[in-house]
Amino acid sequence: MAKKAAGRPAKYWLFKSEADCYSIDHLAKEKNQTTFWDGVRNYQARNMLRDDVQPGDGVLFYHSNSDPLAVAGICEVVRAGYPDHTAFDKSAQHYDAKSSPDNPTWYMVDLKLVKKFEQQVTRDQLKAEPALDKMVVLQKGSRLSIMPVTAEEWKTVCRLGGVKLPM
DNA sequence: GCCAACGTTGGC
DNA sequence: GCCAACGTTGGC
Repeated sequence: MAKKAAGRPAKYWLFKSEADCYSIDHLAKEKNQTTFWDGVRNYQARNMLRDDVQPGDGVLFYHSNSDPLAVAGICEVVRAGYPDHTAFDKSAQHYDAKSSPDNPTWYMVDLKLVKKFEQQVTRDQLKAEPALDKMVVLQKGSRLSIMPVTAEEWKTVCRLGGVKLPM
């Protein structure tokens, strides 16, 4: 467990990834099971990565555009927001000419895998849970790839995933 | 600064 | 594959 961010209790987030593109199994194979979360190109999500997401925060790893749609496990933020260098790389998929090292537009954080759920928690399960009916990811039209999660929602999803009060 | 057109996301 | 929702672009 990384040390907590100074000055505030842990917050919780949901990070979306297309399972075809980068799934929790990819993360599990990374060195130290840690990766940088690059490619976010949306200002609202950027603001959260840059300003709000802190080491020690909990992250639900959600598979979008996959079958099944599901929370696959939980991660921990191990590095706070810093410039997304893939935006500077012309050969990268998410290259952005408007972002420069001197004045970066886009940010990323580092994530470490905490636990892949034995049984992933499907979107249908989430929807069936009254405690989660306000969860941002379940709201119609919510397309952000980074979303806030309440402590209650975090606990509920962890319980559904068979993880006992991990953090 | 408005808003129509367009592109993308992502659940279904 | 469809389409609703949303973000961005660009003409005016």
